[in-house]
Amino acid sequence: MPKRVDHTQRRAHIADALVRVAARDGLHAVTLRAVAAEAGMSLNLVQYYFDTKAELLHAALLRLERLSHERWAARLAALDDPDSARACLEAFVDEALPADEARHTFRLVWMSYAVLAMTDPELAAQPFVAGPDRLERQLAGILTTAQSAGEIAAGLDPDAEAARLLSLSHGVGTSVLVGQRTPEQARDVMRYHLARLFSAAPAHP
Amino acid sequence: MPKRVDHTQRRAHIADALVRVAARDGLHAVTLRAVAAEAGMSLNLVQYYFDTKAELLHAALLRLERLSHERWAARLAALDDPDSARACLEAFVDEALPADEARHTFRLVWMSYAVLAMTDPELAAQPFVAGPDRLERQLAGILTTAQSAGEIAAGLDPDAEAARLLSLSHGVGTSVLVGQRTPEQARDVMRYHLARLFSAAPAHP
DNA sequence: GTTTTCATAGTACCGCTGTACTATAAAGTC
DNA sequence: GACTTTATAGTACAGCGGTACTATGAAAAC
Repeated sequence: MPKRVDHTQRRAHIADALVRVAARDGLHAVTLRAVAAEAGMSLNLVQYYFDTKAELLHAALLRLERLSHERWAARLAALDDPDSARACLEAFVDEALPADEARHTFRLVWMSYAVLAMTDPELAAQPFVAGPDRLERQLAGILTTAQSAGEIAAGLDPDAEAARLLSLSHGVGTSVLVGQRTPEQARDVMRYHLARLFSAAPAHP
Repeated sequence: MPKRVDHTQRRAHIADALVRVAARDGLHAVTLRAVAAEAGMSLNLVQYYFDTKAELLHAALLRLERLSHERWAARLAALDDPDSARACLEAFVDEALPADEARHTFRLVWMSYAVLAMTDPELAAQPFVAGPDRLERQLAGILTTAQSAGEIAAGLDPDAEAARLLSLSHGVGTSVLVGQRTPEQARDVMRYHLARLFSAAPAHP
């Protein structure tokens, strides 16, 4: 039976299984045996593809980030009017909210990892800074362009607005995850924010 | 040696030890033995005061919430001008940011619990809704009053603004915990938000 | 065709964790 | 003073977790 298999694909399969377990039962329930069962293989195989649990956790985190980044890029690319800051930001807000299973899973598992990283220096804190940082710079760029185009008020600080957008979407997303808000209520808060952001523009030239 | 001791105080002492362990090593590192060591007592004693680990975790969460609530109430009570919405909100923002150890610990441990509760239905999700809900209503009340007094623009929605404030402070706080922002940068973002909130007021009567 | 490599499986070990059972000495009760 | 309660300690146990060691059949290499 043993044919030559694609290790990269196998590792991705296992990482996906880990993410499913973490999303369903929590990151604390992620054990090699649980991941193996979820992936439909034996414990030995998981260990065959990942030398250690830490390595598996790391790989799954990287994959999670990459998939999320790709979803966001695809969302941007599919925009009717890629030059409209409002459309871009609405896409961002929509993508950031845990409204469907994929986004819910991403937020939940990402937060689980983030909480781990807060006390565990082994778990590279880098992804939790680099990922949001990149997003924030991207948002700042969009806002700067929008400001030049008069879409938002000249008095606003694009960097601060980007930080506000990112942090707000994160906080609102969390409130959904803990059950304080429904996804719809969260969306309303974000829409309100965007409305204030754009309505604050004084008559532009 | 066995004198009569105050059980309530003993339980608080143990709960505090748990919070310290969770803040230092992560909630996953909270074991009965670790808590006992941190509290300076034997494993047996911890079990004597808490029948089960779940009960201890629950008690620690309740205590954490209560202490935070009391800090916030004390902060409000100490305000020079309790009627100034701006002063109230600045106190809120300051209290919400993980700028010193107590607030850092609170945010970190609270988030650890919240992440647990996202997948574990046993761990009552109630505190994660009730606490923020109460705060949000309080903020909404302050904002409504402020609007009547002309401190903020009439066109604003106090409920939405309260949700925005709470979620933003939460998101910014998280960004500090993961190391994306310094507490100072976080404070700047929140100050910017407050500035926008109050500056957006058209000349009031 | 032999030998090596690869994908898979079985099993065992050690440490840690929550929990339970038992013991004991001091304090309170009568 | 006899007896009960209470705060503390010791120890044991069963389960689970990561990891390591060994085996095996099939493909690939030569």
